[in-house]
Amino acid sequence: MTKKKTSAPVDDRFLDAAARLFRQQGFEATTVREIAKAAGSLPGSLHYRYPTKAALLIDLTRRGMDADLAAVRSAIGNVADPVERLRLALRARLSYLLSRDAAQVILYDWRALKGKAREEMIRLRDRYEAFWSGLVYEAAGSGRLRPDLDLKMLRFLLLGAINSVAQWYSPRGQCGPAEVADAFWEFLAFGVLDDAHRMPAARRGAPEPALVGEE
Amino acid sequence: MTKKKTSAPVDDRFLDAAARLFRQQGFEATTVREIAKAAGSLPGSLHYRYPTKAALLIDLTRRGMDADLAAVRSAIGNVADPVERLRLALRARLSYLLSRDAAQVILYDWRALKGKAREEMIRLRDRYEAFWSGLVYEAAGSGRLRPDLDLKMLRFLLLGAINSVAQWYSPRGQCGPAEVADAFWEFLAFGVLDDAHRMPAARRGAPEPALVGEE
DNA sequence: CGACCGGTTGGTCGGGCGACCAACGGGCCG
DNA sequence: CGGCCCGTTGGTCGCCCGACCAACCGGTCG
Repeated sequence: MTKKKTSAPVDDRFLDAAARLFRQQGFEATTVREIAKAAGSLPGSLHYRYPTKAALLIDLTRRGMDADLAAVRSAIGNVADPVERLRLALRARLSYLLSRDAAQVILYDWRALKGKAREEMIRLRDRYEAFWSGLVYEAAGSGRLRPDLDLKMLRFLLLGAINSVAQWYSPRGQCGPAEVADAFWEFLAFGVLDDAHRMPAARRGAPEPALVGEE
Repeated sequence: MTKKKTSAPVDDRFLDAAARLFRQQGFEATTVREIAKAAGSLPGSLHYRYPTKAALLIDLTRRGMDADLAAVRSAIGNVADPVERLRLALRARLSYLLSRDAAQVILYDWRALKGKAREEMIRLRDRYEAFWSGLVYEAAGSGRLRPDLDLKMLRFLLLGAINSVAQWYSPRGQCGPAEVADAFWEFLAFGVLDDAHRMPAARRGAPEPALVGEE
């Protein structure tokens, strides 16, 4: 694409090595020496690119989220139906999440940061979630979702469920990312209760007022 | 309850302080000196109770899971209907998760451990998940769920969604734990697609075979 | 050809980490 | 009353962390 001499791939080596180690051990448990060694270099070279370890994590996060959004956008680029866009976006998101170390680092390691670095990470995450908020709102705007849904809550459920797959998924299991995403979508789109055993329609949207609020 | 001289609450002070700090900063980013200070003691005292920092985390995890399971079991103790048991269990689990620092520590900090300590944590988590597996199987056994569900996948979705609430929930928000749990349950039990726009019944349980497996 | 400069090398530095321990205090029991 | 022992104290130890830097290498360009 752009001009690439010999140094551009080296940059990625540091990011890739850091992403893999951060995912395996966590940010704090990983040393700069480990990262440099895994990248086939020395700590000094790493310091030349990134003044602090936190700066490396932040750059990793920014690039990871940008690549994630790009992958999802490309997966739904030529689809018009808002509900189908949401379904395909979740599918693409899960595939990306399970294929890149950086995507999983983003989920957990911001907790180890303090001060400005932490604020920066939260800002990046909010920007990322805004994109998904848009997808959910558009899906609801199509009128094909139940009209009484709390869309913010739905977004939390969708992203939370997809992200949690990273905690148990193994590439050696029977299901690929697409199968998991489809299964989750089936559950959420149609519900897990059998049609014959659903509550009367009146209940949906007015969930047992007597129980809400106590506890 | 049992005999309590003066030292029993001191024990809890270390665990409580550690749980709060681990949740806020992560396990690796927290020092034993911080924990001791927050507990109103000195590092030596902490070392007397726990030989290593990892041992403290493991004990925290074991006690946290036991207390969690006890809270959930007590919440469904006198309920017979399996589907209702599952619903109430998720509700109780979320309330517990959001009220205890230890419960959130369990979710993330095992990644920082290595070797035997890590295996021990995974063993504890598997034991915990087995309980939930039982609840899901019993709910399915009632015949009130759709018959074609992948129960393992459903368990992952349920626990993953509930656990993810800890990442965004604020006690100062509009919703309490019970409201969030009920909202999630509504989504999952009845589905988010409007009845009028559902696919024909034939689709459910045979999710578009043409798309499964590629990508 | 020689000056330049982006990038690497190998080593160093102060700090603060987890782990440890000898000495001690004071409540309990014989 | 005296001895014992559980638990705390305050400090230390060696290690290794993140950060840093002077010297250097080699490709590029004037």
